[in-house]
Amino acid sequence: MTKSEVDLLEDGYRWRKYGQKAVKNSPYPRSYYRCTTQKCRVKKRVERSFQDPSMVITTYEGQHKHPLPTTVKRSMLFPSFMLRPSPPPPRRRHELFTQMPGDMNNYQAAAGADSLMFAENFSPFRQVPDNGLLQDMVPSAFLKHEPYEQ
DNA sequence: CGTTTTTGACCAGCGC
DNA sequence: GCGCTGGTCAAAAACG
Repeated sequence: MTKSEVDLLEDGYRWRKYGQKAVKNSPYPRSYYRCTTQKCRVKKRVERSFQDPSMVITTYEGQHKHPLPTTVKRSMLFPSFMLRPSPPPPRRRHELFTQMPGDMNNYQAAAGADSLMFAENFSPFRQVPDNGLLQDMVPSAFLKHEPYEQ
């Protein structure tokens, strides 16, 4: 839970919104984001507190294992056709994708040694007081090993 | 021109 | 089984 006026909490990652629904209790909608990095299936749900409009509940699902693309243009990283398979047949949903290897909980191939060098050079969102303390900007997913379930 | 957002439809799960 | 709810898809629009 974070106290913020805006829904867009810059956490260093690039997100693409894939849905938005209105929840029953709250008059505010809930947005669903997904990490735009190729192999990253990390999802993010941003809701807003009913009583505190200045409070947003951001729920992360999964862990990033790739560098933080703070200012990186993901446009050139992945061709559009890789992410956007144009669907001519009107009737094919995610059934096609159900046969994907179920490595959702143990993907570790994407993280190279060069992954962390991003975190050392950039401190995009959290203003570190002085120096050191860079680990503060590293998302807890990097350090912890929790399964992030709810 | 490519990519992200928007938006309604769609689907699975749960309660009745 | 039906209806509600939450979560996702996908086409088109919007954005740079």
